[in-house]
Amino acid sequence: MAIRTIDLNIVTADPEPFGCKEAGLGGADTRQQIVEAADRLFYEGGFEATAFADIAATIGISRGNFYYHFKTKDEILDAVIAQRVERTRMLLAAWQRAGNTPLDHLRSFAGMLITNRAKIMLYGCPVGTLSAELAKLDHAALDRAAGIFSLFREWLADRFAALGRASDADTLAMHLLMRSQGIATLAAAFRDEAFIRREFAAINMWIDEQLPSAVLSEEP
Amino acid sequence: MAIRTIDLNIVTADPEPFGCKEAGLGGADTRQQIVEAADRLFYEGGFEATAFADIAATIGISRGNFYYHFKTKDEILDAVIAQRVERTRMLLAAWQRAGNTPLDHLRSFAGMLITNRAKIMLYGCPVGTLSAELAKLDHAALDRAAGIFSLFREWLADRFAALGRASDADTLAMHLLMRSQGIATLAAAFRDEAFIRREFAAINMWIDEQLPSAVLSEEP
DNA sequence: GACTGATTAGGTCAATCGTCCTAATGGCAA
DNA sequence: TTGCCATTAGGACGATTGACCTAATCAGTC
Repeated sequence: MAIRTIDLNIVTADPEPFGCKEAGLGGADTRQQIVEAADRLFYEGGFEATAFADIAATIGISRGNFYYHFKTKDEILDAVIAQRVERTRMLLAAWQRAGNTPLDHLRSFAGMLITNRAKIMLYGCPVGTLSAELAKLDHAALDRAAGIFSLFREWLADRFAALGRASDADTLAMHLLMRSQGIATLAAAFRDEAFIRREFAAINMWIDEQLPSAVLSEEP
Repeated sequence: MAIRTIDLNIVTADPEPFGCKEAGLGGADTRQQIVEAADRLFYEGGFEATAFADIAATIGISRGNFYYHFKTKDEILDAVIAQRVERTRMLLAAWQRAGNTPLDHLRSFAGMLITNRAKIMLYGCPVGTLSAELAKLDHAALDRAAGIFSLFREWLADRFAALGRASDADTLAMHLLMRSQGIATLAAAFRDEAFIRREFAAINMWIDEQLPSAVLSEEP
């Protein structure tokens, strides 16, 4: 999986969405800086393990300033998830524009494993690890975090449907998501890049096998 | 994956390994109680999120008592991992005794997904989620936690080798581990039992396909 | 019954957590 | 300049953390 931050910055809209004073660091900008830093720190260090002080030190503001922009830590988490949702939407849209066929699109998804392999080996998948942590904390935001999975799930299912596999599109989508999650987890545990590349190749082979024309033994 | 605690208690040796006073609650027993409670709480709530007070409250001892048995929290973590390692060894040995063929053994591994599905949907896989957390914390115990993965990895590779797939045994073992991890992660995120059962069936199909006799297009 | 060593309870410690308050800052409008 | 409003810095708060110390308790031995 691995929605990336850096990569997605390219996809993301201009850094000044709506009017903001002029000489940087207006309120909206600081808020965005907080979300940006929290996004990265939540990914690299975990949600609970990341303290306000860590975020403040990263962007160089005082701890007390947080309360003006966010009342609680959960509000920051919500903002981070909302940003990831938005960037995931844009990433999926970009993949869909860039590729000509559903097959291309599926390969773009798998390509994340290679593109983000360095971060994956260190921190796993941002979506998977956040969901896992929130599940253990019994946190109400788990549903929202899992919603990012759903974006991929539904988009992948659409791609499989466009490929002529409408009847089991969701099953195939979940299978692909499952593989990306398993790869990310083991890659992080073993810090094994060769494993990522090997399973990346296996995923692409599996995708090819899902082409209706390649399915020989399906309906007798 | 999911090394279970309750299930493994059956496999585990007697609760009084070496001589201990007589009327319960001698020192060694308290230590074991701490490890037992920590194992469960680390799994259900995460390592960092679990406080000494939580463990103490679970087994009904005072907080100050910890220092006699463990100097630091990391020592408790080490003891928990060591216990999981030992129980994993015994679980693998039990599987090997129970099954007649390597195929049976591989199916025992996959069966964990069904046996532990309830806990997996709530907390994911104990090994995978602990490794993910320790990776983010940059904790030195990550290697030891990943060592539990290695136990499964090497045992599975042996099974594949016994099945006549010696040349790619480790690759197959990692693929099987990868699937179990992906299934656990998504099952926890979506709380979806049907997904577990579907992918469990797919894993068993995949295992069958790895039988050399079933491989038709391998060496031309 | 006194002694001994293992075990435990209770409390203290500084550090850190998220939260919250208040005064200072700075740009803009009148 | 004056005042206004958004923004920020800095600190204080109560709670909780892991770590640590000490006195009480216990069983078994002499």
